[in-house]
Amino acid sequence: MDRVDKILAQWSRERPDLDTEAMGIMGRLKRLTTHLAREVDQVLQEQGLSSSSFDVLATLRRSGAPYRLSPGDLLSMTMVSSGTMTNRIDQLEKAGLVERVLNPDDRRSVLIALTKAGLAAVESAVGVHVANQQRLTKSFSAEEKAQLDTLLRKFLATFE
Amino acid sequence: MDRVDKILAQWSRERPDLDTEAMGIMGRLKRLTTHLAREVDQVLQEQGLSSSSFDVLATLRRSGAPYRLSPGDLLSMTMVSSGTMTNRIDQLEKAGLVERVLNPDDRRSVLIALTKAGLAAVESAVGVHVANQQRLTKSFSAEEKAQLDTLLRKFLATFE
DNA sequence: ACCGCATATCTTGACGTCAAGATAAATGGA
DNA sequence: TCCATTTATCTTGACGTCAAGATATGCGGT
Repeated sequence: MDRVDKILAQWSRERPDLDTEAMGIMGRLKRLTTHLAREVDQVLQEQGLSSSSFDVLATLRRSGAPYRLSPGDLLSMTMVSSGTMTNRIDQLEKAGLVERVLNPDDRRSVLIALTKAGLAAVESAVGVHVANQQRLTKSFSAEEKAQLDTLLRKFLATFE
Repeated sequence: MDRVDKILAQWSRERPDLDTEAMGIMGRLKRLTTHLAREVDQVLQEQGLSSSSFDVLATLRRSGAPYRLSPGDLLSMTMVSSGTMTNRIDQLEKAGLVERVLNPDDRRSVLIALTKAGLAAVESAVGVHVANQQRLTKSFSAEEKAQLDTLLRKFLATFE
């Protein structure tokens, strides 16, 4: 009888006509990801980064040397609007973690490049972040993790 | 090979020392819930409600007649800060869907009551919303839904 | 009866996000 | 070559959220 069960029980009493199976899954997903986001944010904040900033730095880092992508590339990898990406880059540039360099091939575009400080920040943060992710999923056995991943992959495939 | 697999492949190439199992689960969860939130928001918006507003109206509705709860009660059921709840109530009051009535038992407190229009709005929206949730999970068999729910319940229990 | 602490709600200021539109450069067909 | 269209990025204004603190009432021990 967790919090979501209590919500479903209320609905059953008030609106017995409603099928609550999907509600339960969606409700648990929502509450769960709210908790997870808070845990992740806290650890990244201890590294001096917001999760938004980390998201961009990590995308640049994993793209490989020379750690440069256009805003459009970043956009296509991160599920945010163009205005949000501009804002994220502005913040990171102000913090000295990335710089905008001219794109010689296309003057409409720029390249966002990790600075030395940006590379150092993300290299330091990513290890801590991954360890934190492992901590957050450690209540599952290897088999359960595989099962969950399979189900999430199938669910996600509905949308991507 | 979905989007998350591509991200994990990049990390494997750049940082083969990192174990990406937890990253995969967390990444899929995050992308999935972003998609789900957008789908849910869109349907509720067609009902004239934001998901924040619906959240409050639904909490009042499922609490049963006379559909009245204090802001503190609402707070304890909805994972938002007190300032956010005040703001949500303000919006709903402006829209005529709830009203603040004095709490005769405690003058520090007020009761948030569904108005006639608020009750009508949530009764209309909840059916459409639940149908939408069912649509969003319809790619799963009954067994898969049960399996997913079990795993999510266990995961959520880590935090609540 | 009083006073200090607890409780309940609201206020303030800062962020991150989005949708819609603005700006500027590239492209391709006539 | 030229211009209409497309592409790439940035700007603007509005929201929803939070943390921290303000305000007001209740409550319990002396």
